[in-house]
Amino acid sequence: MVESNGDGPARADARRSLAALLQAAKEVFSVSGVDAPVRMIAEKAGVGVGTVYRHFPQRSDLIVAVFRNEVDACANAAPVLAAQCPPGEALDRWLQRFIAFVATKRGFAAALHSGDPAYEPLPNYLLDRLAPALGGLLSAAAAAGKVRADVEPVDLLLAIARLAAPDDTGGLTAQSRRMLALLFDGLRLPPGAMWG
Amino acid sequence: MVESNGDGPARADARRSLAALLQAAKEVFSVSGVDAPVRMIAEKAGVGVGTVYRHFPQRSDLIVAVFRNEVDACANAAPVLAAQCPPGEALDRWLQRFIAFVATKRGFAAALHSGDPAYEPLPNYLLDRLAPALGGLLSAAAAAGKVRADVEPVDLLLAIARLAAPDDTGGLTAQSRRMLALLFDGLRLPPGAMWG
DNA sequence: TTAGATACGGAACGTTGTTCCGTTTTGCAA
DNA sequence: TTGCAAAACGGAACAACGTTCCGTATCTAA
Repeated sequence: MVESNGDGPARADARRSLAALLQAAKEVFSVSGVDAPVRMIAEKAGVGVGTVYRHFPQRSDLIVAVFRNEVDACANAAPVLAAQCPPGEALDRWLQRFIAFVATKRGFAAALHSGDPAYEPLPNYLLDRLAPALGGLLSAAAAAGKVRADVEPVDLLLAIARLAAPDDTGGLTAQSRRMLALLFDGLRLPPGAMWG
Repeated sequence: MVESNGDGPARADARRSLAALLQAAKEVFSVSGVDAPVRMIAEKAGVGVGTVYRHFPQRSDLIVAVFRNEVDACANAAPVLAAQCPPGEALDRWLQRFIAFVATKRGFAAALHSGDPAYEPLPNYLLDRLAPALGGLLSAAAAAGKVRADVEPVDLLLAIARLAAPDDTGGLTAQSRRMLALLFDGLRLPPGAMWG
C-alpha cells in the first residue's frame, strides 16, 4: 500500500521489499527500458509479483515512483555540490548531471506522451523540484560573477531538456552537444548583448 | 502479403479484405486510439485475425499503412481545392484540413516517439508528400497577392504540427488556436517586416 | 469444370498486466 | 518467552493482448 507519511511502511519486511523494488526497477528500467515486464523487476528484487502490486497498485505507479526518486536525487545533489565546489564549478557539474539524467530517460519521455493520466503530473514535479535546486546554484554563480544574473531556472531546465537528445549508444548526439555548448556560452554573456 | 506494385493483391477477395481492413482500422484508431486490439479491427472489418496478419505481418504495419493513407488523402485534397476555389481560399481550407489531421493524430504522435524503428520513416513521408502539395497552394496564393512568397512549405508544415495541440475533446486548445492565428497573420505580412 | 495456387478463419501459443488467496512473517501483549 | 491477530508475502491463476499455424474455402486460369 502507498503510505501518506514519508517513513514508508510500518513493518520491516515491507520496508525492505519497497527499497529492493525501487532499486531493482531503477536498474531494470535503465537496461531494458520502462516497458520491461513487472516479473523481471520482481525477480531482480527477490520478490513475488504480488508484492510488487501491494506496493504499486499499477505498473505506472512503479514508473512514477522511480522517476520521482531520480528527480529527487538530482535535486539533492545541488546543495552537496554547492558545499563541495566553488560556485561556477558547482553549477557546471550539476548541469552535466541534469543532462545525463535527461539523456538516459528516453523511455520515460515516451511514457510521458503516452496519454496515460498517471504521468501527467510528472513534468511539473520535475520543474517544481529542480527549479529551486538550480536556482540556488545559479544565484551563487551569478554572485561570483561566473554567469549572468537574469536567467530563469525553469527556462534553462526546459531548454536543456529539449536540446539533450540521446543517440543510440546512450551518449549525446554531436548536434546536441554543440547546441548545449552554445546555450552555456550564452549563460556567461552579459544580458542582451545581441538583441538588446 | 505486401505488394510492390500499386494495384494491391491479385485476387478479388484479397483486395476486398485489404480495403475493409484499412477502412476499419482508420475508424477504430480514430475512436479507440492506435492501441486498439487487432481483434477489434478484424471484427469491424468482418475478417479473421489471420487475414489481418496476412496483409500486415506486424501490427505496426497496419498503423503505418493507415497513417500513409491519411497523409495521401491530405495531399490529394490540395489539387482538388485548387481547382474548386480561388487561391487564397484554397490555401486556407487546406491548412484547416491539415490542422484537423494533426490534431486528431494524438495516438500516432505517441507511436512515432515510441522508439519502434517501423515508425521512423513516417515523419519524412509526411513532409515529402505534403510539402509539394502545400507548395503549389502557396505559390498560387502568392501569385494572387494573398500571402508572401518567401515561406518554405516544410517550415509551415512543421510549425503547424508543433503548434496544433489537441485538447481532450478532440478540438484545438485555445492557446493553439491563438498561436496558429498569429502564425497565419505572419503569412500575410510582407517579408521581414519585423526583423529585417 | 477442374486443379492448383492463394487467401481465409479462428483455435492455439507465448507473453504480458493484474487479481486472488493460502501461507508466512512481523510486532505487540500476555 | 510465547501466542495471536494483523500485515505482508509468493506465485498460481485469469484475462487480454500480439502473433503463429494449419485445415478449409475461395478464386483464377486453363
